[in-house]
Amino acid sequence: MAIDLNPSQKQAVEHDLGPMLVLAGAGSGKTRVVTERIGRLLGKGVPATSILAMTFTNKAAAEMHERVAKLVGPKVAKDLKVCTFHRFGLDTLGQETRALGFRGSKFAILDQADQTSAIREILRELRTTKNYDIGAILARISAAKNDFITPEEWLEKQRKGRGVDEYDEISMLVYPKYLAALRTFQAFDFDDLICELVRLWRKRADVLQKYQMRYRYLIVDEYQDTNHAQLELVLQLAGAHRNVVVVGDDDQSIYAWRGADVKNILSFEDHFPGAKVVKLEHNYRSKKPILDVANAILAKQAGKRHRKVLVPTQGDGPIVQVVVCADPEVEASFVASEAQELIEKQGVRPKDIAVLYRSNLQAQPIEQALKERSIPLRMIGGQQFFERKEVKDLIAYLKVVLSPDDEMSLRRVVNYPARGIGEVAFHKITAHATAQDMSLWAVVQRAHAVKELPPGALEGCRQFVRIIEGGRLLFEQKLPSAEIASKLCEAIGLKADIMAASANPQVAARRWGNVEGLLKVFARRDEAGKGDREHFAEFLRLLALRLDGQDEEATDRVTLTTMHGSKGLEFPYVFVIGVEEGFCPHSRTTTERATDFVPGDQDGAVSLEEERRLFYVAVTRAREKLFMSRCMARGQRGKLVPRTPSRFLLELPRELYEEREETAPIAPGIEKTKAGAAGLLAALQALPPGELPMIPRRPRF
DNA sequence: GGGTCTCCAGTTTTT
DNA sequence: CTGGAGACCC
Repeated sequence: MAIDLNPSQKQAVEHDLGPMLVLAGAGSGKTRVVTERIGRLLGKGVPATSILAMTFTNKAAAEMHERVAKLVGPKVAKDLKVCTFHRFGLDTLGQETRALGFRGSKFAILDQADQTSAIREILRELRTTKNYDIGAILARISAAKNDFITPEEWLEKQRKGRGVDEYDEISMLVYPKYLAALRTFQAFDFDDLICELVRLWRKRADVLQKYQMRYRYLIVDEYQDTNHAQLELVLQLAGAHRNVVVVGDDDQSIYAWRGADVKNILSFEDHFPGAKVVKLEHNYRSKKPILDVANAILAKQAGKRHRKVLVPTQGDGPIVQVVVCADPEVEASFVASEAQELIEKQGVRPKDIAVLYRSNLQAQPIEQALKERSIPLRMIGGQQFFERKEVKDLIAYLKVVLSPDDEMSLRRVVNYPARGIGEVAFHKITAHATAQDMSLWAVVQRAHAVKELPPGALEGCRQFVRIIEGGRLLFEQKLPSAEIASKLCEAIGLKADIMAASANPQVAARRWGNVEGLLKVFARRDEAGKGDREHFAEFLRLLALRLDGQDEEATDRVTLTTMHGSKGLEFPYVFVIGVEEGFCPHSRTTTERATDFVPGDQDGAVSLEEERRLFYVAVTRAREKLFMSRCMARGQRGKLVPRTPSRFLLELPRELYEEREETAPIAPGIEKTKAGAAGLLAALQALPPGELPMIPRRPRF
């Protein structure tokens, strides 16, 4: 057992039975506390199989597992259940398909892209005229699901709360149809993996009891990010023994817009009366000036919170820099030159530098400036690899080959690339399937029997069947999956289609590159030796949960990521860019729209507080030195618009940072965007001085 | 069914 | 200004 724990850490590690809330400030050694506590339980003879630790990301789960293994040895650690909430739901539901009344033991998992296309189709069926924002609809359906309420109850709830808007209405029309679609596809979406398990447990006390008996010790990481359904899951599972330790930081709650409810961590002591509360406030990550800024940001936080102040342990360091730039290009060249200097003059490794921004669009100038100086970079975020169309298309083909009754996947690719099976023809096929009570695949195979199917569509079906059967043959030859996928690509003509479909050859190359990336993922798996067909089918199914683990972290590159994406990471040198009103806080949290739906956010206060926390999260990523930058103006809709400093910045005590202006070209020789920067600045300074323009909140309704 | 045009938005995305 | 998506026409 480690001896160098501070008193609070020690208290948390040595906790035995009963509920405990560990409030772990940024950089306070949270993972260490959790792993040491698990190690201690195991040391005291608690069987590994009775411990369940749940996290939000696969990465966090893997890291926790690994660190426990280091502590107690892999043999013992192997029996621990350390996984994401969703994985736990998936596994448990998978074991209870009988209780769920499913035929077979497999169900499909819809990711966000699948959900979107399902909703799009439903909207088409509903013959809506308006172009609805599908994300806004999904957010409401998700909220209703996580509240375990019906469409009617949802409307009632809204009526009593903020009022019913048009998105509530359309969403509640779509909701039952969406549920029906899931049922036909025998599919669950991400929410279902939690909600359906909770429903099952509510209905079947015997099933719940089985899991209560099995998992006597429960640990939940990032508890501030749990939503209502996850809270229910924890309440049920821990209900009997109350051995539940939750770890989190309400000050780092930044996912309310995804349904996370910070009230869960604020009310833990109400849910588990008598809970021990431990605050970890010693920060082992950042130098004092950085923590001074972080603490100052939170000092102004309105609303309820578990009050914490980060206590520095790393001593003094360089003062925080605020750099005022003429425009985003100047900002980018400042970041890039500073990074170059750190790397070349101070021997800093590129991987020790990160650039954080609120919105992905801000990354573009930075990316360009770094590339101009040949500084290696990696970008986190953007569209996820496995959500890209071309990747999903190939996966769908493979899924149909492996199980032609996967209707979701079949629908996706039966007419991709276009082979004459249009909307009308496809409708005839589905109608035939319904009338004859046949599977879609069976009808496609016997397309000649479908009445009035145009010859083109018939030929298309034949072609499709040839491709799928050909694929099946490849599996029967027991070829490595990467090879099968590659041959299937050829049969499909995927490369040719991608090349033809994108006018821009760079885009086409990138898209085909993504397909090749997928082939590489398969190749890696083949090398790991899990060759057989069943494994591969399961592997494809689990891709929805992002279990790939393609880590490129080891590479020595400057990290570019959003503030959200930076949570849980740390870097010696951090640039937080665009610290302006409109980004930080983001304008969409200070103005009102029906499409921006944050559950429980009545007056926008919740969102604004969250923006502050997001800024706090970004700032606390830095270990040695923190740079913040903002622009005097930036191009918006083709016009140059003046920008004001973030209110969070203006609130900071002036002595906590050093401010300077960066208006001239920084690196001579790279000047193309710098012309007139000084003139621009002068022009902006001539603007009426004075108060910080607050964007007025539009009244609701 | 597919290509072209027009119009609109332009945050964050652990699973 | 830019990209993406839907509308519209062939």
